[in-house]
Amino acid sequence: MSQSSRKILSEHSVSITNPRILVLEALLEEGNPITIDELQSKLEGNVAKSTLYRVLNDLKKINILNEFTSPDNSTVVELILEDHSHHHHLFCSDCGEVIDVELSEEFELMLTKEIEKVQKQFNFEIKDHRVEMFGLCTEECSNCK
Amino acid sequence: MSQSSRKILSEHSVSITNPRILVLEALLEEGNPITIDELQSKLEGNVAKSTLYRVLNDLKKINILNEFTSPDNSTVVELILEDHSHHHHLFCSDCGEVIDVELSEEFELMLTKEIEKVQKQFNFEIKDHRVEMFGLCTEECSNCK
DNA sequence: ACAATAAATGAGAATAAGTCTCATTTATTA
DNA sequence: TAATAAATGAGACTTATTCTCATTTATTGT
Repeated sequence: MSQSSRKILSEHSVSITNPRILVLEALLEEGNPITIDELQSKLEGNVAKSTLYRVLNDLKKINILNEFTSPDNSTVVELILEDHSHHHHLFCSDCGEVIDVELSEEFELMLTKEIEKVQKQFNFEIKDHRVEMFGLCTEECSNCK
Repeated sequence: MSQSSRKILSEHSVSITNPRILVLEALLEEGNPITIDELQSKLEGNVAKSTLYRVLNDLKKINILNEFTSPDNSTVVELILEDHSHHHHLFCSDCGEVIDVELSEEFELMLTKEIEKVQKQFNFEIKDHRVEMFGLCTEECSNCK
């Protein structure tokens, strides 16, 4: 695990430091989007708050971190891995869980076409898009139960 | 204008007060999503900061206010009017403008189908969704120019 | 229209997320 | 391995949002 975090850093010519490795490992281990709070607990005080935010900004700068806001306004963070394909997010309004969701290719194709139309209509250059879904996870959820 | 704000409030059995009218009028006048900052300037100090946030929360509770976070992390707010149909948002990463966008019916239909699939796949009850597009507005924008 | 009551407001204190500063430590390189 | 540049930790600072509480305003029943 520490191997891949080192690799990620060196591939992006970012110096390899302990806090960066710890943060990357926590994110890799998690695999799913997590809250800054959750990330902080995973790090068990081994990385200073200021450093954590700095490291997250570093990762954003090299485009391997995706950051967004959950419906209850907490900041959620997720690694962008090469082997992880384009996806969207599903939020549970009850337990706050965030789940990665892949939508069908036809859908994505159609969305691309819609985006082209919007670009022309508003004379915009659209660089990115995001589909978010909000709801409630049912019985099975151990958090919500 | 003051008429419609009063009507909105009484229809939702919310007591009619000056701050509520002022906030609603500012939002109605704007017509588009705006930042809390922008809203505050429009109100020109006629509504106390604490009251503004309280009023916004009141409007959220009666489901006539949509709140979301822009890519630069400012809170954006928009009235939900009955005559305003389902739409999505386009953000300019340069000037920060937020534009309402309607997508085609076929697209929305397909999205509904995708959402049904996701509901089954994750055993979720999906209540709402949102499509966000990020990019740059071009020449014509008076803010960016 | 009026008084009684409950609800809403304003002002500023409190909280919390995120950034900044600066002295110290660590990584990089030659 | 030493010199240099970059990163870190600790805590101060900033800013958005919420909270508190004394005062004001809206609602209602008469």
